[in-house]
Amino acid sequence: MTGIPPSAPRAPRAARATLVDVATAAGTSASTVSRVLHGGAGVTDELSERVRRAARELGYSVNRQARTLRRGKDTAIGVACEDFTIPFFGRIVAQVERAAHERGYGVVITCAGAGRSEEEAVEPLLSRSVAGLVVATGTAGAPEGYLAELAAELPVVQVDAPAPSASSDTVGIDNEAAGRLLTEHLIAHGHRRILFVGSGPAATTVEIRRRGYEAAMRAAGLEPVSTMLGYLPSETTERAVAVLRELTDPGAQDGGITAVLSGVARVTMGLASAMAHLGLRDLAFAAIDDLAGADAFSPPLTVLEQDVEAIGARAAQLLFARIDGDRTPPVHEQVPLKLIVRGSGELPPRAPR
Amino acid sequence: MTGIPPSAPRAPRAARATLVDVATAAGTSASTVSRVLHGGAGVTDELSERVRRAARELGYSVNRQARTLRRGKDTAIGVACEDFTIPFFGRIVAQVERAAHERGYGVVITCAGAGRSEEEAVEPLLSRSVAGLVVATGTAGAPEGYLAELAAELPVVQVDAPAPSASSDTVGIDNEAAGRLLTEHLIAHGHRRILFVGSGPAATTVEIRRRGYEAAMRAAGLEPVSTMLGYLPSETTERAVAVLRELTDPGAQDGGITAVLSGVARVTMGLASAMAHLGLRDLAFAAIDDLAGADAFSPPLTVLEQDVEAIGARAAQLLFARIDGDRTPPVHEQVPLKLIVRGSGELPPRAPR
DNA sequence: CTGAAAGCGCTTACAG
DNA sequence: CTGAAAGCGCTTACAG
Repeated sequence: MTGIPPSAPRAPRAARATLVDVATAAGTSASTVSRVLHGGAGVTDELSERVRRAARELGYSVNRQARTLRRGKDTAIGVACEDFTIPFFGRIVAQVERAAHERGYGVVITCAGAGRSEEEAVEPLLSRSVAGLVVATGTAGAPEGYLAELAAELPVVQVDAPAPSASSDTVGIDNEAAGRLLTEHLIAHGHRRILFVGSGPAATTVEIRRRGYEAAMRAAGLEPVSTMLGYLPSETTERAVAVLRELTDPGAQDGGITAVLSGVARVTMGLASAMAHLGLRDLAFAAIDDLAGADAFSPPLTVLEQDVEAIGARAAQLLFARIDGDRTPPVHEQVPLKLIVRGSGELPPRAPR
Repeated sequence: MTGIPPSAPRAPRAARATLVDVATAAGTSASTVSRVLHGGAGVTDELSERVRRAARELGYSVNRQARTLRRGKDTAIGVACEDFTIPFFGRIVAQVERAAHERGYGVVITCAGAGRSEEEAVEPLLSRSVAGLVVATGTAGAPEGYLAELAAELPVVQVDAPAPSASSDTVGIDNEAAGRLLTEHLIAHGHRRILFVGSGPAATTVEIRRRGYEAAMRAAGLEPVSTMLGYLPSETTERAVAVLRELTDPGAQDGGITAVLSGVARVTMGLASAMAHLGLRDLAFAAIDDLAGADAFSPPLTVLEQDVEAIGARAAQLLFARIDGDRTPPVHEQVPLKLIVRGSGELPPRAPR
């Protein structure tokens, strides 16, 4: 037994080959190597070949820091998300990462939720000179906010933004329509007392969905009733239980609801747990945003699904177009919504109260 | 109406202040500014204050590329995950990001699944000189593999690794015990025909859980039966329906199973959907890994939960210890498991067949 | 306590 | 077609 473990972690790192190493090995200059490795315009085939071989043999790959320092712009983009534990954001990240990888770009992430300000979240990305930013914070997009200022300086694409921005591209769904359509669906199936559930006032996107719900309710001559469960997953279920216990009681103020409309995936889960806990098997349940496993819920969950992959892919596409120099005015795109009616067909029809 | 939109995206970026700008403004040299901004050992209070004020006024923040180029090591770490759309990985990422942010480190991500080789996934991180790597690929850790080689060069912590590594720290659960414990739980409740469901042979971690299942079955004199549903979410449910339809048929070969044990979250969802679809309400259902919303499933899901947040936080902690110079031999930590029996109490007891 | 100078690895005009 | 040289912004011995 020796005092030195066979392979202790973090042995001195084998030095990476540099451009000069390659140049020396190929018997030429760094300038030429650099040219060859960038499309090689105007270099002899023979020399070019020698350089390539040397690079291969030395396992050369560019040092991005040096390149970025010289060029002023990193081949990396930043992604700011509200919360990576929510699948919506993971799906966005996955798509953006794929697009970036295809183009040889790195992806630096930062979390913009958890009481961190947008500025605090984004600074680390800026100090790395990222070439652009995908922002998916759910609360962003205040016209006068930090992001607008930032977007004047480098390409920014907002995902799930509450409103079209004057300074950056946005991709998302029509949140107002989402709230309206799902509400109309429930009304068409005979529901008259429908509860809208959101997370909190800071979730601007969800609040817009609520406006759609309220418009649809009023258009049908019905009284909107809504509640908010907050942002903390740990508290959501508990609060949902209390709310549902009260509002499903026919005797209570605003009571006797027959359908629940969840405005965002984050609260859908808590509602589902609460309904299972309370055994509310014939309360109709509909939600904006799909949820993995929702078809196994009891009661089954009807959803207005957004194509998150399409949103993520499109956001990346727009960002890279801007990075490549596109300076046309900002675009604001909405992806289509898809109503998925789950369970044994339709929501259980209920007599109007 | 003018031809130029009021705020076209990507206006020429306002130049960031440099160290020299700060030095000039403060009437001193770059060396001094650098010293002040790094703890300021041995600089006059007065000069130090002047520098700080200048830095503040110019909105100075360090250019990481330049720093990294000079120092040779980035203040960033890399995270390689199998699939960001799976909440497990999102939760790991969130914890690692938090720890990194606290230390002023950036987080560069890369996806190692989707047919991308580990090498291809990790190269972009290496070319950015990351200071260390958290690897959570579920299939990693082959002793002779690329990762082992990599770990000899820079700190690597493996999450959810199938086996202790000689060259890097690992954090995860005891997969063999997980399979065994949950199986014993089902056996204790009277089940004798229990099906284990995995994803595929490449998911080494899941295969180890299966070994635990088989050991427990054999120890009880029972015959193990297992199946694999593959890696594609789109196909999982369909395959689960076919498998369950056959194996719950008392007449079939290996048929008449009374309990299903899911080896990994990725297939749990498909199984839940299939069971809902087939109306298999009294099939007992247990899974390794918890799943959001699982308490709303029908039938409810008993799970052996791993503390993913603890795993992520610990992985980050170990990584930064290595980055800070810790060269003690690799550690292999296991976080505790927690059995959560869901539903109206226990799994439905069944008569042995 | 402070500053001038070198150099990290690369790209890019500029000469030749 | 090729190379020498400058310089991106920073840190760090090295002088003073």
